[in-house]
Amino acid sequence: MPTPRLHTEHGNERKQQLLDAAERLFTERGYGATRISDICAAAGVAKGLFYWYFPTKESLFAELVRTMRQSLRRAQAAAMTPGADPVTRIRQGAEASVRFMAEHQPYFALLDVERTDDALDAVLKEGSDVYASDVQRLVRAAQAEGQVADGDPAFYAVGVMGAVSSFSHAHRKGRLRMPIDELALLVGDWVTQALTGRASEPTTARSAPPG
Amino acid sequence: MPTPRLHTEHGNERKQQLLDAAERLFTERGYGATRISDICAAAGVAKGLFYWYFPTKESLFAELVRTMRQSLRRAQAAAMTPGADPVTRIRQGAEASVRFMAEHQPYFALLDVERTDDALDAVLKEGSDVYASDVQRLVRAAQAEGQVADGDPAFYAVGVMGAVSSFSHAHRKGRLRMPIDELALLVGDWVTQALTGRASEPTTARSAPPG
Amino acid sequence: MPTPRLHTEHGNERKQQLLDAAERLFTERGYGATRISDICAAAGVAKGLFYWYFPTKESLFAELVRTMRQSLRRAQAAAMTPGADPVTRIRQGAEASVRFMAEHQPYFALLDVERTDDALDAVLKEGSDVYASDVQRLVRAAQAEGQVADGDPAFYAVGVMGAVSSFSHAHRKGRLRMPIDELALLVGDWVTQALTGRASEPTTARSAPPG
Amino acid sequence: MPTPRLHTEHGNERKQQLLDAAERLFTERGYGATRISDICAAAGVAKGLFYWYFPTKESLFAELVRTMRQSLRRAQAAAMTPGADPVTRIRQGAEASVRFMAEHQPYFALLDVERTDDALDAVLKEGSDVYASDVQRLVRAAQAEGQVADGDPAFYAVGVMGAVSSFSHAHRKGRLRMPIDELALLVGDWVTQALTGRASEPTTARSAPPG
DNA sequence: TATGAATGAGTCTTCATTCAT
DNA sequence: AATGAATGAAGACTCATTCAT
Repeated sequence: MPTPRLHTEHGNERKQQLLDAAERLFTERGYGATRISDICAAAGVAKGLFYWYFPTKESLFAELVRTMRQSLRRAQAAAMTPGADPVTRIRQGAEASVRFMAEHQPYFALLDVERTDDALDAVLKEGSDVYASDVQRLVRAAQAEGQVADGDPAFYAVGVMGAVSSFSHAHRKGRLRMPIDELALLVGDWVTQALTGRASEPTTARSAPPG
Repeated sequence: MPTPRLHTEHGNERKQQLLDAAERLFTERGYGATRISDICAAAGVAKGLFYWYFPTKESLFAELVRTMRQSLRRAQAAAMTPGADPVTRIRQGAEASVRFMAEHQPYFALLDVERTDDALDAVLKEGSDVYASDVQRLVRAAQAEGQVADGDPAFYAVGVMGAVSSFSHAHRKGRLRMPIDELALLVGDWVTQALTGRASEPTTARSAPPG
Repeated sequence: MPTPRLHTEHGNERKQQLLDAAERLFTERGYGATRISDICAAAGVAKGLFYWYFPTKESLFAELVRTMRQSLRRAQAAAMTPGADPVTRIRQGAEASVRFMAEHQPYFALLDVERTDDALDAVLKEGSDVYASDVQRLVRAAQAEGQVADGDPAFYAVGVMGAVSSFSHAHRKGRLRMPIDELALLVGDWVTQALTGRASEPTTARSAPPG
Repeated sequence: MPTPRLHTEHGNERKQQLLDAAERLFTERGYGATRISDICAAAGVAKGLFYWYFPTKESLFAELVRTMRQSLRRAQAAAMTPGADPVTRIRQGAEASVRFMAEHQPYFALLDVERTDDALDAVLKEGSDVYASDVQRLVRAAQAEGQVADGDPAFYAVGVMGAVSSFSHAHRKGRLRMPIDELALLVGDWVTQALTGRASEPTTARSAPPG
């Protein structure tokens, strides 16, 4: 009963304040180490108010994840040239993902939650499935054109998504010191080559031509 | 300071019982969700005994991770043919890693711990660095022979390790339904192709020739 | 950090309930033997609420000690006639202390805490120093007037305070069966005589004249 | 059943080792803060052996207290000149007590245990009663001779014992910086004067004659 | 809407004591 | 006598969640 969740202008602002505060704290200290009271303090509201906007801590997390994922998908979609061939589009999506993740590091903090918490894991999985099926569709198209070897498209999807996420993660943790644009191109290369066995033209101009 | 110091054989057995129980529970429910009392109950000992063998929950975790990592490294080392060319060796290591991870799923549970705690994070990082430098060395050798394009070896190392871990993770989570041997080969292909742009001969005989 | 900060009047009442309950229990069973849960039960609140008002058990103790000490000092100050000669004032202070302690037996329970913990010890010492310097000042004045023999004023201060506390303690423990008013006068005599070698006029009328 | 407490030579040595270790640790950290395992470690024996010699931690404490008290009584007895007048003998006993306590500081650590623990308090009280009755007897004799004013002898006994213990305690805690011999004389003065209202000849030669 | 207060199950950890050998 | 291992009852403290106002 405690959460009628009204939607006046002001109400939405308040909710957003909580989301923002949570995003920042999750990024800084992780989900588990962030207390609801911390979030409220950071948002400048009383602890009790939290439950007016969110039924549980987990639900705020889920909302945060969903929001970011939508942005990510938009970024991916915007990067993929409509008519282009499938592999190029996969590459474009991967590059855009890397860039997005570098700019929205919070996204990672979210992904870093303990993956063994079933409920949280479900929230996380929920979205990657969407992207996964995108990639799978493109892989299938590429296979039809002979660009990618036969094999379970799911396998290739995992490879692409895993690469994006591994490289981004390493970059975030400081294990990969290079400009994000360079990283994006290299990841594009890596993915393309892994998929097709051939180097491909990068999506955007390389600062220094490979020549 | 409970003065652990194992004295008898029996003491070591007990310690192992606790480690085993913990490994199982960490795998099933995750590190955070596993209580010390659960571990003791599973091992069939009183709660207080835990502290005879380990000063903290964290220390048991660290010991578990180190042990598994040693096994993983042994598996990798055993798989890499001494005289073989660098890329082949990388591939061999990757395949062995995939196999190892499939057999020792608990390893993942450990890696899935939320990286919030600095101490745990250090334990976790500690080992991946070892493997990373291995791979980097091999990449450098491969670059010297012209098999791998120039570029930061760290980048390639991240790519290899990320692939191993992404594919293994997906397999564990049931998103990749195929025999582990097939998966290992495919990962080998993926990595090789990503590194060199060329398909390579698999390490072990393929069950069904790609024909 | 549970963010105590009392806001409402009601909050202060609750805090006082906890202080009262703790005072009683500390008196009855001692600091070490009193559990936080006991205090909460006695105050009729849930265990968790304790930490809303006090960060630790120790901090409640410190607050209790400081409060009582302020009362004691007030009692002492009120008893000392402003213009009177130093020895008389010391005597007056001692008598007032004895009376205060008899009425506020809890004060003893607090002082009986084992002086092991540095933090607690500091809290305890903190206040006796104030009174000690009071007495020392008066002793110095008395020495200037030739009423008290020369010698380290600190010595006399210890003597006075020790007497007050020893007699009070014995009274509390039932080893001294007499009305508190009589005890106060006797302690006044004892202290005066020890300081000056002469009997003095008591501060207040003696019930039965010594005649 | 676990404590037949045999008494071979060796057995007694072992027991003494434990007592010595405990005495030292109680002095350093207090009773409550000393663990049985600490005592055993300090004595160089296994924890289990403790219970061969003592049924409980408390019983060791009691034994320690009793032993020290016997020494104290011996020191007091030795200091009191057999034929001397009562007040002199009280003074002699007080001086000897102060000296003893300075040399055997552990005694204090024992007295510092939380006085609200009934069992420990009983152990402590047990002995002071003996001394108290000694002093009371002497006070009565002094009253008979007109040296001490009429009044409850118990009151005076408390005064004497309290003085000894307060001054000794202050000295131990560093609040009274003076040679122990000087302190003993001053305490003798203090007590004598408090009892009789007259200064008395000190028991031992004063370094600097009072002039 | 908003707040401060209240709840209580859950967690790690300590330590005197006991036991098997 | 002696040891190392084992026990388990406590106890302090955390924190998501609920409630009265």
